[in-house]
Amino acid sequence: MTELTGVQKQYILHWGEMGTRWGINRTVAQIHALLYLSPRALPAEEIAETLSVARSNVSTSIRELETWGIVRAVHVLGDRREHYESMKDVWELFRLGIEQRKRREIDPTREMLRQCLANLDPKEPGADYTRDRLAAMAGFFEAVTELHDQMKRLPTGTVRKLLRMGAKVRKKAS
Amino acid sequence: MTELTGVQKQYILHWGEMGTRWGINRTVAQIHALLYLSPRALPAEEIAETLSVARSNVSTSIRELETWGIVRAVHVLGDRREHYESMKDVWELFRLGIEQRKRREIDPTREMLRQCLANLDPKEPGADYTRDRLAAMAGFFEAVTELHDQMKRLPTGTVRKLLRMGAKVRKKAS
DNA sequence: CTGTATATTCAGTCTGTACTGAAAGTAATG
DNA sequence: CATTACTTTCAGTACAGACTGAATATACAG
Repeated sequence: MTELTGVQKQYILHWGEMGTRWGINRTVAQIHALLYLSPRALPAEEIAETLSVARSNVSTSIRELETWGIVRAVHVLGDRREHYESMKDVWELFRLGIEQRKRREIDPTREMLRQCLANLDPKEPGADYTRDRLAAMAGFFEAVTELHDQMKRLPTGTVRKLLRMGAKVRKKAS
Repeated sequence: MTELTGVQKQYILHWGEMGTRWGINRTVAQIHALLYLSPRALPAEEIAETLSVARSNVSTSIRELETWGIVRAVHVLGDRREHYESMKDVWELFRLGIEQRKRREIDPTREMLRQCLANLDPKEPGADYTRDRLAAMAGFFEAVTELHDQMKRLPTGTVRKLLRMGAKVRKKAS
């Protein structure tokens, strides 16, 4: 096991903190940071030692990262252990992260809003007002979903290019 | 104080849960949901009763919402109490929310990445690899910042329109 | 089939954040 | 300026989720 360099520590710690703010477990985020910086796949044991967390904690965290599709197990010749590596394409990384959140947060909220609008009793006091508010919120979530669908279909790299184009257009217009 | 209707309860509870997943305090999110649905500004006392939380808890939570700029205190003639109302423009609501997160998460991360790249000792083992990874991540955050800056300058409503346009283009192209 | 290496599960514990209620603070009214 | 109405602060407590380590399961090697 290799000791972490100062820069690696800095990155991993920061990433862990950011994770917590995004509702991502600190250890999960740290493990991801470690794997992202690592040029080779690492066995769970080594991850546990490097980050000073329990082996079992690594097991659980890795599984979470695997379900998101941003970490996968690979095998090394002559080694029985699973070695884990992170996806390195940053854009794809975030695309997958966003995908997860959409499924867990946006979609259920859209559903809830639909339910609410369906359940609304027009005889209730203030039903019209409530409907307006719910409809406005629902409209937003539909738009976000639409945007997400569009981005999803663009090949990787296109978003990046569009962004650069947009930047130029903005500069000219101003 | 008016009792909540079924739909209101459903919305407020769901919003509270969503909040927690986004690192937003459940009570804060519920209060926002309540105010969003309310056609009139509500005094803290009434909020506390309606949501069954301590008056002091409402005080703290409201303050948080105020600092984000999505809730403000208004006065009602003949009433000494502060009444609170939520911003109702959903797009503006999320714009402000995103602004907060950017300031608290994106900006510090950009700074950290810059620091890391500056601190990198080329003599360290694997420094080149580390630099590549950090640079890729930094590039992403720069792009996100760029995107945010662009959106910020567009008048409200334009984003909505662009989105609809994009949807049409996608349909034609497919 | 036995022993060993590795991975996962889970009950209990720890930790940080949220929440409460009492106390202190502020401001309006008569 | 005393009283009342309202708001904020804060010390202590409650609670949810994270973490550990021991027990259990799985898989490979000889």
